[in-house]
Amino acid sequence: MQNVKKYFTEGLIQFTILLSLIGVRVDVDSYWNGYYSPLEINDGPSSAFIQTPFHSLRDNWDGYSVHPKCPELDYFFASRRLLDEVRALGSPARFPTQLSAWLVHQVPDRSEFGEPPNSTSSSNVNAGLSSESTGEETNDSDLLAEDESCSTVSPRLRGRQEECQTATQLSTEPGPYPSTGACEIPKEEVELLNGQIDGDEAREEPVSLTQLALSSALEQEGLFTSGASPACPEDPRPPAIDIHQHWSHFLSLPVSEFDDLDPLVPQQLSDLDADISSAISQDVSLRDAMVTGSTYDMIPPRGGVRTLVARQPRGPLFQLESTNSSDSSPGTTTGLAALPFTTVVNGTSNGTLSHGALGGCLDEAVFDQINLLGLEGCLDNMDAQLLGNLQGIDPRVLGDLDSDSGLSLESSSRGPTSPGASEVSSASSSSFCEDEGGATGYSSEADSLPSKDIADYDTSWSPVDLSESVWHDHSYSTPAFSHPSATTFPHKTIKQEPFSDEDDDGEDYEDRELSRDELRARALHVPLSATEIVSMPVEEFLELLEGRGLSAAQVTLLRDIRRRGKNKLAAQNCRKRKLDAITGLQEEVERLQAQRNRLLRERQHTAKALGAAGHRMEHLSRDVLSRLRDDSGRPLTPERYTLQCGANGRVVVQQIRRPGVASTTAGGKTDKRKKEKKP
DNA sequence: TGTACCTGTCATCGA
DNA sequence: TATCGATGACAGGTA
Repeated sequence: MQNVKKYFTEGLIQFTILLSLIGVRVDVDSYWNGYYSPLEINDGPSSAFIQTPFHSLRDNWDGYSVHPKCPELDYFFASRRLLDEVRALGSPARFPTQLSAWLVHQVPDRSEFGEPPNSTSSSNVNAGLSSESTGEETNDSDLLAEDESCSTVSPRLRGRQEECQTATQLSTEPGPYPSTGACEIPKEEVELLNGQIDGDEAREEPVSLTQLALSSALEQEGLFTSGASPACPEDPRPPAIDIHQHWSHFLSLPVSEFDDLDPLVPQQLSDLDADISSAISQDVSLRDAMVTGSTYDMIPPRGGVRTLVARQPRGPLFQLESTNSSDSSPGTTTGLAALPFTTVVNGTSNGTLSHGALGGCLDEAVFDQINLLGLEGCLDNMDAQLLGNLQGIDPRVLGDLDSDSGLSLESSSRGPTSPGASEVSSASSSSFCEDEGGATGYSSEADSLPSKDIADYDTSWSPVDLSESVWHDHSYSTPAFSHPSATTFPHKTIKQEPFSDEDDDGEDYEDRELSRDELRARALHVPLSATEIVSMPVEEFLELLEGRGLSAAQVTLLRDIRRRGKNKLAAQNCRKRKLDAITGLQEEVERLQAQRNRLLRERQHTAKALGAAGHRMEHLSRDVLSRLRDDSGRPLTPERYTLQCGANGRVVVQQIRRPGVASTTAGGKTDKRKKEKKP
């Protein structure tokens, strides 16, 4: 036990040091007190907490990808583990999808219903919850207290954090069944911890699982929490078995009953959509996360439903988002959620699967799990939702994604979503990523970069400095002439991609890759990339020209580069418009041809119908005439008589006048007889 | 070698 | 007036 304590002591110290290094204060005392709960001490290494070292995972998971202050990470691990549980329990073909989504979705709602995080009834779905999480809960409370110390934490945000605390508990236990040591937690400690959170309404009663399946989300919450109480000292039953039985029963439910659960999921997704912006505001660590590295960002929206965002390595979007994270506009939110990498999962579900719930647990592993569970269709829907979300993105962000035409400088060919971009971003150093992200034509970052770069190069206009900061820097760390593929010209970037892997010999490669203007600029020691020159605002550009004491050749070259760059963009846009216009005209022609064919078919059909009607009319006339008699009692023949419909709707029999026989009528009487029939 | 296509660039016009 | 976008025309590169 001493070894265990020593181990955690050292780990905790190191962890605290790491947190302090990144500016996070950690209350070690309270952390420590909560950390070594009696359960942990009793269980030792076998405890759930140790089996799932939340602390190490929090900071080490895929390399600093998650802010250590963010307790929402717990939700993520809880979600993953829940999926693992469900999968381990075995499942029908259809059920796991719904159940996983349901489980993940249920996690963050606990605290909303006033359930104590470490309540004895909180074993429910995870069954391993209980007192094992008390230490962890205390830990998160400390972290929460840390957050509360920040003046920027709003009460609403605090509510989020409290919700996430519950998720933290779920994440701290590794399996569905608690260890037997769970019952050894002192009751007073449980009560004490329960008292930390108001609304301890552990008054659930046992309910059948069928009823559970048909109950609402809130009801299910209570039902599950009431199902087993592994941490309850009075309960002699092994809670794990109880939960397992519940699950078995639950899994055996007919599919039709699970259909009733479907509406529960999107029910709370509206909350996600409504408050995701505030969740962005909550994620104060976005900027830090942006700096730290790869993989995914966890954006904690309301209800603990997370939006996992594949981290773009210091791209302009993230900078923009992190900068605007305080104003929680929908556009900002969507923009963040709709970052170019397609692993973004956001939005609503189609009723079968909780979209937000999936978004909360979609890391790579969970993506694989989802694929195994046959959720590709759901992911497709997510992509559709993602596209829908794109519409709400800040236009500037959209401009970064696709500079208004799809043929812009970098966005079309080297946009963040393009495979080439991924290759480059992964192949080149991380320092290059900024330029890569900013190389998307008129990106916000590109707009902001020049001034900074100008300031940076304020003393760097001499060739000597440039030789150090630009020319000899093959790490692509500097935006200026960093890498041809990161600069202005898309067709070059496209065409250079294939042999970019072949040519590794630096200078020849760069000379060949650099555009003509950039070569000129290099010759004149202009320490700005063509992208920067083109994309910088005109004010900055004029300031650059006027305030730098540039030579006439440099000024001319800068103007030419800017003019040519902009004109190149314009030409690309123009050509794209032309192409679109041609395509549109072609589609219009096809549509008109289809319409013409349809009208021709309708005309033929109408002619046939008209002919058939004429035939029927002729038969009818014959029939009617055959039933009529003239004055002499002979039947009227169609050769001599016809039926005419008068203006008043009456049908009259009219004798056909024929030359030479017109005067000879039957019976020598009037050659024109009219017999009226009621219509 | 001729041709089609793509792309950059220039000139020009209009906002 | 300067800037910028749009567009026709031309040239060079490439398959």
